[in-house]
Amino acid sequence: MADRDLERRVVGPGFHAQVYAVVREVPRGHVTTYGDVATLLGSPRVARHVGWALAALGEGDADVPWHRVINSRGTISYRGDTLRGVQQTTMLAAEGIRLDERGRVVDFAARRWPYPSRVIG
DNA sequence: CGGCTGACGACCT
DNA sequence: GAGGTCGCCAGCC
Repeated sequence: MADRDLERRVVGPGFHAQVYAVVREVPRGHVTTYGDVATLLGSPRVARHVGWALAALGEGDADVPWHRVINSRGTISYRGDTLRGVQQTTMLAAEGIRLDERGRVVDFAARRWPYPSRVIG
């Protein structure tokens, strides 16, 4: 992380909003990880909360492309919710992102969003 | 106020 | 690669 601006600790008030703000910036056809979002928010260790924040998304947050957020292994985190996983796979496929037989994003490294510094602030 | 819960991740057998 | 452990910390009982 080159930009010190991005290292501000924002975990606390408005954590959800911060997560959504970052995820909204993920371009179509790209993916990012919970850990990357957490890192952008200045706290690399709060990856769990990123997923948790996304789980709290409602219909009013339809502009948040939550499906572009996957785990660090390049796979979808179902966490028991198979239905959600299938939906995510479908939405990613609509953007040209395919999964291999083991559920891993094809060409994950190239598809990974390089998160530009202008995301926050 | 205390305990529990995780769309995770890094690390260790 | 496949399992298991531990840390993390904002919400929700």
